[in-house]
Amino acid sequence: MATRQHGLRILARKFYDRDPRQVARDLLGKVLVRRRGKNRLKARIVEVEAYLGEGDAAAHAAAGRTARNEALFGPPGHAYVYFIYGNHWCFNVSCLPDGIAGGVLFRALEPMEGIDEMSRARHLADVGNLKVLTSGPGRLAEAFGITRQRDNNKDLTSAQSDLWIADDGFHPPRIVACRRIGITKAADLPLRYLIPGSPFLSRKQVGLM
DNA sequence: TTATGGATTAGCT
DNA sequence: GCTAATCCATAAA
Repeated sequence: MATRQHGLRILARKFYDRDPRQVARDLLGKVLVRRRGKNRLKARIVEVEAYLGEGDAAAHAAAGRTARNEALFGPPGHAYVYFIYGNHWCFNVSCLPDGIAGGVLFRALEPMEGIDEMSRARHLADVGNLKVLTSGPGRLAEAFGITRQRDNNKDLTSAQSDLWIADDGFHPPRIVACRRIGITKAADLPLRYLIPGSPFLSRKQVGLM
């Protein structure tokens, strides 16, 4: 029996217990939900990237298990949050069984609910500017108040959690796979997945497949 | 112990 | 289009 919250079906652990490439694809169109007291933030996933295990030179898991990337090696459906370029948090969900590394990076969302609160979290003067709210990994983490201290290794499959991912019945009309952004190693693999035409993508699609 | 570079963003030219 | 900002994990010494 799937867990439901306000008509949203929370994705169960088995959803994440698969190859990150498959999970990434299937995450497109799903909804990221953050509960903050009586308020709620909701946004649809429009762009993600798959990061594989120790064979993927671009993955944080490439060098093996460390304190930093522990969440990637743990059980599926948990948050992996890391700090980058001295400024930004990036949010991932772990895939594959306990002991095997893999994850999906959230790169862009389409805001649905809690716009005012997201704008405040992003320190934006113009509340109407939805495009810069959650289009980019650092931006969406800031909008959702995601930090390592607060969310790393958090279970995203529980209704008790304040952060989870749900299916609201939406299915993307199309999905495109292309090259990942901002990496130098293993840069040619088509592991970036997006909903083509979405105004909320972090960048235009480069190359394609 | 020191050096290097990164799964980025905002602001300026 | 270009680059500074700014921290931390990892590599090198």
